[in-house]
Amino acid sequence: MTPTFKIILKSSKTKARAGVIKTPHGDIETPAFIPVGTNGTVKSVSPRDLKEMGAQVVLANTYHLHLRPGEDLIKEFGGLSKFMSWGDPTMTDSGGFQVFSLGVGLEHGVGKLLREEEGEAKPRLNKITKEGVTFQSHIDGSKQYLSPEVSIEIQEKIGADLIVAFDDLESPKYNHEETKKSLELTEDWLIRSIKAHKRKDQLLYGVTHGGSFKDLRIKSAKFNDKHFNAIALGGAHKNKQDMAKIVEWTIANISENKPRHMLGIGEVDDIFELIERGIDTFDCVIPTRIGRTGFFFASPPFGNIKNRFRMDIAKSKFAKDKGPLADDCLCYTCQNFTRAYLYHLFRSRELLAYSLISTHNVHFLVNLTKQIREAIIKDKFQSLKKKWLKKSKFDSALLNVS
RNA sequence: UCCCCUGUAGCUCAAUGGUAGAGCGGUUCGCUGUUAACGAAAAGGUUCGAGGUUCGAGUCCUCGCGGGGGAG
Repeated sequence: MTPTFKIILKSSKTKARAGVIKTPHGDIETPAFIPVGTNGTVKSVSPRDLKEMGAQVVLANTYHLHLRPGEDLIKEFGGLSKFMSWGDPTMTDSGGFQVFSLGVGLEHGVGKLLREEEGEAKPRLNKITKEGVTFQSHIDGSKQYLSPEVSIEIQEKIGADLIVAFDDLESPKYNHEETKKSLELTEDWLIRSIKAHKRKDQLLYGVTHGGSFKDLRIKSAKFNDKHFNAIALGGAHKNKQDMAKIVEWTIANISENKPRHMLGIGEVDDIFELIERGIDTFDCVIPTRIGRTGFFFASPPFGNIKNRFRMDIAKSKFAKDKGPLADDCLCYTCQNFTRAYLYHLFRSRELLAYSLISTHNVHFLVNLTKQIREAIIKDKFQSLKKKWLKKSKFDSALLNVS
């Protein structure tokens, strides 16, 4: 079957909508948060736990799986979903992000979102030509090659339900001219991706670019809408305000009936702000990455805009805390473990710490988007958003010490 | 009782007689299509004590004190 997207209900006062993406491996109810499992695993979270928390789809990475274990092996095992014993829908990113993160990202010492402090500039691990990208493998240094044709061929063998066209990601430090040049390369690669794509049981997402420049963003949106049935919003931006505007410019120039995926975004406020502007799905490494570095998500009133809904389990104030990570959380971690125990595990660098905290964090975002979906259906999106994003009197966690 | 070794950051240890450092820990900060069980910063010292030699002592000498080992 060819994957389809259907809007179930639209919010009356915003661009938010509830929908469903039907795929050969099952349905995805949107809005949805898609956990990232780069190497065919959501780091330290088992598929069993993912199912239990209600995750519907996992996003893996073409570049990483190509390097190891190789797409042919995955195909031999029946495709990614089966190989990783997940069974449900999967998505693959094209490797386009690695064109950036192993290229100009290293060179500029930046991420796709400009930060206050730039990182150290390092030599790039790849080289871009109009034809494609030559990589030096970050695993063994071997020479690798990725192009629209190669990326699509790999993604067809990996066999995810949702796949992404190969793109060139601009640096957030690029000026208009440099961004325009990158966008032109992306557009060429998008067309080549479409031509290379043969499997009709996979939904191919285009990717919009154009940095923070309105004219380029609109141009890219129109281009993608003309050529694709599903649209991913990609590229770089300077800050959250920028990102919100970019989404507005883009959404205003693409068809309503196409699913819109926000690539690599997923902080709590972003999810509210962008669903409000018409985004359907998100993928983001945030819950697992910050989980492994000791941060757990907290809901209001303890989690708020100011602390970005995250707290550090490694703080000594949690050493004797008898409460769960989050009081109202139904995840396996919160139902069974205290902050004091997780504090101990994390300080001891015990592997279970990473797993339990990541499980909580992924559950948190999956559940948040699910709540938002229900609110949209009841036409109560705005009140839910207000409840979460209002400024709270609580700046730090209330402790559960007794 | 004698002999040998030893004493430097919270811990384990560096430092030709020439500006006292590292790792770990603790503290703080960061992480948005994963090069990431990661990265960054700041803090932390009467070098066991008292004398002495020297332009200059963590380092050499003397005497204490603490720790380890050996002999009797």
